[in-house]
Amino acid sequence: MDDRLPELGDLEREVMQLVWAHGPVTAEIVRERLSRRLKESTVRTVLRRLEEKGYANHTVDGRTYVYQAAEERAKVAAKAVQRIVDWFCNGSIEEVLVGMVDNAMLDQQQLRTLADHVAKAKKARGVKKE
Amino acid sequence: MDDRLPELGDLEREVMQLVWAHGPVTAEIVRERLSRRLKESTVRTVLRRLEEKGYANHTVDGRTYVYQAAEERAKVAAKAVQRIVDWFCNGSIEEVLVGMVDNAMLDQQQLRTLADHVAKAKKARGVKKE
DNA sequence: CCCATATGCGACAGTCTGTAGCGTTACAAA
DNA sequence: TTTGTAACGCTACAGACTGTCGCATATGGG
Repeated sequence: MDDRLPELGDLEREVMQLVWAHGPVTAEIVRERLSRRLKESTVRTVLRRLEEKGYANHTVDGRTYVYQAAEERAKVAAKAVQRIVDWFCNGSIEEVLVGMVDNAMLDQQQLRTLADHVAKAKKARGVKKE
Repeated sequence: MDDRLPELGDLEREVMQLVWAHGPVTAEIVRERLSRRLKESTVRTVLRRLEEKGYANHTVDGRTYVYQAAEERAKVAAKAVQRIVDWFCNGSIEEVLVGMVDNAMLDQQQLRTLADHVAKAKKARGVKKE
């Protein structure tokens, strides 16, 4: 259940962004959309590694591999954040949040939205816990 | 203003934890508290790199270097989170938070504390932000 | 049956990290 | 002042991880 996904390099991350953004894609599609102009084999290697690392899956369509994200972007991001929190703050989310607030990383709007979600989650938890 | 601190390896992170936890420390002190038993020169190298990377500072006491964190732990954590958010969510904090909530990464207590801080920050912002 | 094409594998250089040996320098005592 | 000791930085080196490919191979369509 733990599945701590390995970290990604810059290119790998860019590719994952594309996969998340454009849904199921082929190596060729990714290659086209990529900022840097790379050889197809390079793109395929990255895609394969992404799969090895557990970030993506592939299905076969004819003789073409179609890749898609194995986990939602938000979920992966959340885990990454969780890891940060564990590393730096002994799991104390508040500490991180305070830090972000102190650094003015959240604007009024974001704070509002955040408060919203928290309230909703709190209610969901409180009322009926799975 | 950007100062994106480089990422840290496992040992580097452990050392920084000690620096944050035990305030100003010498290489020797760090060495003692460390989980692994390492040579002093190893510890010194790590400390030096930490300083090069901008995570720590040192002052000289006699002929001994005393290291201390260059930035608060919460601040560094916050930046790390910010980076994650930028990478995976186009800067949308909410998306990450939603992800964490969906994954039940926050318990009731944490949600409460979080809500508290958010409320406080919102007020501080709204009224008058210096 | 043969060709074009998509695939995986193996490789290689560059960088980062963990780990440490060593020569140098600076107090402090003799 | 000379010398021993302790703290320092420098350089090194092997082991990952990443970015980038070339190449041999397999497979579907004509």
